[in-house]
Amino acid sequence: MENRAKEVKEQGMTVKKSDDLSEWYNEVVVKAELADHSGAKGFMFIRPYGYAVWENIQGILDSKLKKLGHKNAYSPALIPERLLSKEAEHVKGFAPEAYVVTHAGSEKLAERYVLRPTSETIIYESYAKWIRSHRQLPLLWNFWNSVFRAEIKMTKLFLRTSEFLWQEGHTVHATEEDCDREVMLILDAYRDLIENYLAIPVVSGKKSEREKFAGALYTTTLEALMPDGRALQMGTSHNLGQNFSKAFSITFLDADKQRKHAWQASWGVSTRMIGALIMVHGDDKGLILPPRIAPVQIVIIPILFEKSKDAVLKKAKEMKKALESSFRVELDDREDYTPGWKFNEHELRGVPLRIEIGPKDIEKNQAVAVRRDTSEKIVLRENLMEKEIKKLLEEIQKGLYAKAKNFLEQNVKNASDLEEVSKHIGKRMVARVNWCGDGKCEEAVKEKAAATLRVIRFDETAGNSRCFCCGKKALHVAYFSKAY
RNA sequence: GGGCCCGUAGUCUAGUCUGGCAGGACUCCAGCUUGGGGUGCUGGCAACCUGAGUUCAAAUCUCAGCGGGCCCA
Repeated sequence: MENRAKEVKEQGMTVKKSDDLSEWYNEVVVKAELADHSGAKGFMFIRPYGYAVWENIQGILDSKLKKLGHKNAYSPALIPERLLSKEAEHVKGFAPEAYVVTHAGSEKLAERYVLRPTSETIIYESYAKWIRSHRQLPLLWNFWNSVFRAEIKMTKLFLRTSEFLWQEGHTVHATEEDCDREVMLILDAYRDLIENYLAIPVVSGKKSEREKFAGALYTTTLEALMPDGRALQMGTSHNLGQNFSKAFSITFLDADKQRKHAWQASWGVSTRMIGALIMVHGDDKGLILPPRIAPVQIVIIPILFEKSKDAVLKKAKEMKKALESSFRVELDDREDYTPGWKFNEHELRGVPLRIEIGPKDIEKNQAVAVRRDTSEKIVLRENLMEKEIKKLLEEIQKGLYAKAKNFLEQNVKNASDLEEVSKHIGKRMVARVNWCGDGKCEEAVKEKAAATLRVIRFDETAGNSRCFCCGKKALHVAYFSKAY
């Protein structure tokens, strides 16, 4: 008996989240059928269930961006190498991990191409051709595509693969102020997506000079905290200043008849967010998906007995029909699996709410709902079902966010000197410091604690304090941690 | 960039040290049975990562490659 239980268990989750986060993560991604490794080394196959999560994220962000006036377009996957090299910092940042295309069939190409690691250069080459007048600005375009960054040694599904899906926005503005405004508008849209839909709290602010996007004036970021105390960058929004418009000659005639270099912003979020989603919310039973982005919000499981089978199935189908206009519902009426088996499977897949319907429930005009996040059982009265489910899903959504927010707050600790920073990092926490802004102090943390500056807050001030490292006047509040 | 571990059916694994018919469990398929937390029975399909070397004989030893995982920078 004991043996059997053990064998059976091995089909589901075998690693506890708290025992080995990394192994647990691999197991969830593969067993929940989100994604898998493919025949191409370092490249992942996103399976339908994982892709459905991405489609939901896409849908939410896409409509948000369109409401803010953005349009979607598509640019080529191959970039002539000479274009990539046009902006000096940019090429330094991306060339080392670029795939290079040298042949067409067996013909050697006259010019080498790189598979886009990001599309600034190829897009701006065309922008330079099209942009003539201030009347065309701001130009607000967004691109849904995939990018390639060679990851040979360490790959991790969703978090670090040689190709990933994302959107990259590339906007052009007449003035610095308008460009700044766009950067912040997007950062705020990202925050809404991540906090209110993915239920992941973030710390937002600026990147330091050494951590900013290659070629940008400054980079803003949203950082989330993973259960192992490492930060994960959820999205970035860059003010590129006039660096690229000068390199690519993007100019326009302004109302004052002066020819000017344009100001540019670029910004992106990727399938990495799915990796964060898994780590932040999941538990020992597997994935937990926030209702707002779950491909299946409710799974109905009929409890079938020989005598009552037909009646129960009929009821379950009616229920599905009644609910599917308001929710994403799945009826699991497979007869070759027991209810218990199905419970485990849908828990592993992170379905937020399960509804069980059996003969006893039919007699009482009710159904039993079970929350994925708390395992709490709730009896649903038939006549109020839709209303109660709506309430439950909202509670789950809020509960997941609150739990993650609490974890974040518990794991950010103030540090007043380098020693203390190192101590916090060693305990898998984020160190919050007052900082003078000098890269040398940032470097000191890297050497002593192997942690990097994740974010400089713009809504917290250092007041009259001293830098944690050099003791000079502090200008910023900065967060240090290890990172994904 | 440096180091470590691992590749046996769809999955997990025994066998590797000490070379000699590759065994089990789950999945899957056919059928019966069962069903409120991973049902039981019967039968069936199915594997040594690739290549070279050593050997009468290689999953096992050696080398190279490919793939996966982990740690450190």
